[in-house]
Amino acid sequence: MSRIRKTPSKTISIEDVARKARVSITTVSRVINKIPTVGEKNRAKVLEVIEELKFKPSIFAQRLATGKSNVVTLVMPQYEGIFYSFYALELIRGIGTLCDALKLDLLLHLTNRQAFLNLSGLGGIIFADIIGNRQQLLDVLDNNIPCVVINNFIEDLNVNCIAVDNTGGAEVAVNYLISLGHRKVAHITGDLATQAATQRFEGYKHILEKNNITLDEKYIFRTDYSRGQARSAAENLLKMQDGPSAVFVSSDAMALEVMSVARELGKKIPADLSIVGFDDNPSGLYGPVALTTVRQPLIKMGEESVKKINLLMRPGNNEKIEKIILPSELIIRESCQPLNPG
Amino acid sequence: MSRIRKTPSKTISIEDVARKARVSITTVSRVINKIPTVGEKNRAKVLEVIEELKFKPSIFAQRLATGKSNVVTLVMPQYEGIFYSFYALELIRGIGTLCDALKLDLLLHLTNRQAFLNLSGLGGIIFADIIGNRQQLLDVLDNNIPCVVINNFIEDLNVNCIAVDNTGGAEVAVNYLISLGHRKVAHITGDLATQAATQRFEGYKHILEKNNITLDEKYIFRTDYSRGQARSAAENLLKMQDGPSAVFVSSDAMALEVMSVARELGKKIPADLSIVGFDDNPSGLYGPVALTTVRQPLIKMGEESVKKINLLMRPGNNEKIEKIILPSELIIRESCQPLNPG
DNA sequence: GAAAAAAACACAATCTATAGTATTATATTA
DNA sequence: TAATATAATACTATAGATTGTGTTTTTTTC
Repeated sequence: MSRIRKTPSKTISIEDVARKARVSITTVSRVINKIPTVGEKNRAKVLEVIEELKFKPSIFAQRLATGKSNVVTLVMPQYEGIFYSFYALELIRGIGTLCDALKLDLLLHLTNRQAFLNLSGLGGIIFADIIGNRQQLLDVLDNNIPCVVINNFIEDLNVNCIAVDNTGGAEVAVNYLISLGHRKVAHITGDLATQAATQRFEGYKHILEKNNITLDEKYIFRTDYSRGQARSAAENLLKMQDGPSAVFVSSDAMALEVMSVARELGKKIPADLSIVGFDDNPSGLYGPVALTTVRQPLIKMGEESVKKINLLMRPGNNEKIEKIILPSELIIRESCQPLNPG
Repeated sequence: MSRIRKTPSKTISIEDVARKARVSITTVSRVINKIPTVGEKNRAKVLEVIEELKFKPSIFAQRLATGKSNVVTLVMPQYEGIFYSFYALELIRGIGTLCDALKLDLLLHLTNRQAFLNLSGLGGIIFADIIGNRQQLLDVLDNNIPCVVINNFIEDLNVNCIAVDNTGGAEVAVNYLISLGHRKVAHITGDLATQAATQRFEGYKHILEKNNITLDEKYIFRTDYSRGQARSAAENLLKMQDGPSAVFVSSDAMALEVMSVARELGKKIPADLSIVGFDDNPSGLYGPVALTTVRQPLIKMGEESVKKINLLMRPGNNEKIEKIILPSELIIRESCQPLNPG
């Protein structure tokens, strides 16, 4: 007795194609995989039947048979807020577009929790801004799964990392302010528990030193990147006796807050204060004064990570672990001007 | 002679677990799938071995065997710009978070080209803002693949659609302006080739009519949603003799542009002109005057689409095709005020 | 304690492909 | 034309799970 099917609507398999085209399954498989040893007549016939039956090979069967997977998983935290949304989407764009071009499937794990990662059947994995989830990273490395960490330089593990040049970016920014004649340059830091903020602060210090400007603690405002702390930093800075003529702010979000406070206090930007931010968040374009800032190559960072993953996913590759730093770029707009003499 | 393996590092399979636990493969499978007919002793032993071997069942083999797939594919165009990035990421957040909770795999197809969709092995598909790709949609429907279209009401096809209440949102917005005493309310439309813009325009017209205000063509500015056209609309509007005291703008992006132009022309918002936008893009928060706007429930829209897909993916479901409209909401901030008497 | 019922477990088919080897058909060479 | 090389094609094992059916073991009942 013939087996009764669970589902009446069977999916069309390679077998159906083979039967209809009166060839073996192997031949159909060869046609699908463009393997040359197929006669012209049969190839044509098979292609015709595939078309007719609208046959699509099962990716699950293919991957089970080949043992290869072309799934790239992107693990990303799920934050709110426009500043993050720009950042996240740019990254996703870089990654997604290249995956698309390379015919890699992009699996998105948007999560705050410890993502449930089924490591089997996983071609490669990209961690974006995942901190404090070290065990997961260790698991991945343990299983020899191709892996890239974005924007989080993990020094002590043998893992691929791609990040932005925070130090260099800060240096260029501060250098620019000094080149405009500013000597009293303040800095509003981000959360110094993060690499980015620390490195930006370092860059700031380097350039002051290089220009023989003594670092003045009263010009340093340490924050946690929050709006509130940015605001009070801005108030202190703007009301200060002998205040700075310029400020380098560790994020655009905070820089916009500073501009907001300046407006409220009746100060003019850039006449009374020159400002450089960091991130190149497009929100900086919509205020009354367009913000000069340091651009992070987010899309490129995404692309580079996919490139690397792709190479690592190739069987028998000899790729070695790399720690890459991508250059950032100063985008000059309207929020800075030369120091007023006097 | 034993067969030589291509890859020396074999993945750990259910067979390895079975052998080590001294039970049959079936029993291991039963343990994995929490099927009750397994003795306590064996279950414990199997779980122990699974733990020890760090065994993860192959999703490909599982899906091949069951014929079920829990992969949801999100097809989304790849636009640039901050306004889009907010919109896109909110949608992705809604979709991604729920997929995560429901243990669905989210495959992201970010593309401008006609996405290559391998329909086999595809559990469900969500089209976001895909227009002019009707053939693909037809293919999906043909193959009986669970499908939801976001923010694009397709009237003539029997397909699930989820969209925002543009008409209602516009009505509430215009109603609010009228309730503040405004009678001369202008409208800057978006691209009237799109449903959203048309419907918002409709809403505007309804409310004028309802309040016995004759529609005045000189107060209608038709644009293509672009910055440039928004700008010239704003200039005309603001320099007009007997100009409007309020304006309803079909997008926040354009509304911000109007505020920008007003600032340049020395007009005060909201004293000289009350403005309501549409979208609730957070960029509206960072200018000197926070924009009053209509919020679209983007996250909810994403979530609803996943809910629906999830139900449709259940075998033997009786879900019927739905066309859902989600309510939008007026967010009152600082860009409107009662009409100055006189 | 034997028979019947219930619980555990194992065997083998199945899902849909790929790929190595074997076989057949065709073309080339002597 | 026979012998050999080559191009096409088919056969079959394999990938790693699930699942229906059959068998063994344990428990219950009289």
